[in-house]
Amino acid sequence: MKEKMHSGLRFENSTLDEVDARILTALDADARLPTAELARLVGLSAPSVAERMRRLVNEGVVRAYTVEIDSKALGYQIRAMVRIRPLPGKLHLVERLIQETPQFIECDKITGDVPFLARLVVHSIEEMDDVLESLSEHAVTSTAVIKGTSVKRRLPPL
Amino acid sequence: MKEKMHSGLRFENSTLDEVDARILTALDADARLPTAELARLVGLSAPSVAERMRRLVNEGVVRAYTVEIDSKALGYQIRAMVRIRPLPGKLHLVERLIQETPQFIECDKITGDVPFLARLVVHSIEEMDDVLESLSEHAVTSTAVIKGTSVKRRLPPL
DNA sequence: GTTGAAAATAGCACGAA
DNA sequence: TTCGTGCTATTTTCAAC
Repeated sequence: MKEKMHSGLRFENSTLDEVDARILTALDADARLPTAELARLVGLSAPSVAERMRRLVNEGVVRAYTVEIDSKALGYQIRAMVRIRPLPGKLHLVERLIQETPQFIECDKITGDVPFLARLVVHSIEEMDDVLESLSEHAVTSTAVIKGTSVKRRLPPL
Repeated sequence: MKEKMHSGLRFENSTLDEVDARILTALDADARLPTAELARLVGLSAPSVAERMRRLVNEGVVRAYTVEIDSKALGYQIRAMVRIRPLPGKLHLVERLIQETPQFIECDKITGDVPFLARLVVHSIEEMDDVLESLSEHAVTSTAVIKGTSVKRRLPPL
């Protein structure tokens, strides 16, 4: 517990300096960059960079090093955003159903009259219909097929 | 150009076997796993695994090795999904505005009466208002604040 | 934050199934 | 083709500063 409990608003302790920002930017582009190469990029020694990376993970800034998959390349021809409004009393049941349906690869709980917004990947219209059908008894859904991407996932401003 | 131009429907060439699936699953959990350790996990030699990783990248299955950032840890207290409907004739202008607003860290083009669905991160309500205000002249927006996550980003079924 | 030495790893050529 | 082995260069890690 080395948080500074000073005056007022303080929500996180991560004061990213320029070097951290450059490390994160580089890792965002290629998370498998060798630490040694990262070190050359930012002009520090490898142990320093390794230490910073550990710090960023411990602080929770870096939640994970992961892989970005192209679902189309796996045969999932269709991606869609599905808004899901459970029928009265079925909120938790529906949430469980979403979680247990692997074609939902992401689902946020949101404010407003529609509690869930989920990302769906399917091989075909038929599969999409199957998935939505499996919810139809417990929820009203509204589906928007993804036609393309305007902004590819990117880092927030650092 | 070694694509097989055979008969009909063929959208991808990636026939993932069990080993590929396990490699992807492991890399999804930690993209910085050393190839040698991955090799031990899947029971192959390191060069074989390295070769498979190259293949997965070349086939487009792996779009990138990247980093998952916790925007809250960076001080972005609020995340929201924003549905954006440009006013007549302003579709391209609005798309450009979205792209040039770094607080939009993701934006899909979708079917339906609302062309854009964007993910927004901001430090405060005031900042959120600023961003939405900057669009208000050219588009109608509808914002749902993200209260939590039901399904964390995960791999599609392999 | 740096340096330097030891251990682990990555990349490459080559041969085997 | 796909995988394994042996080699060398590079990287990682840990210590001491």
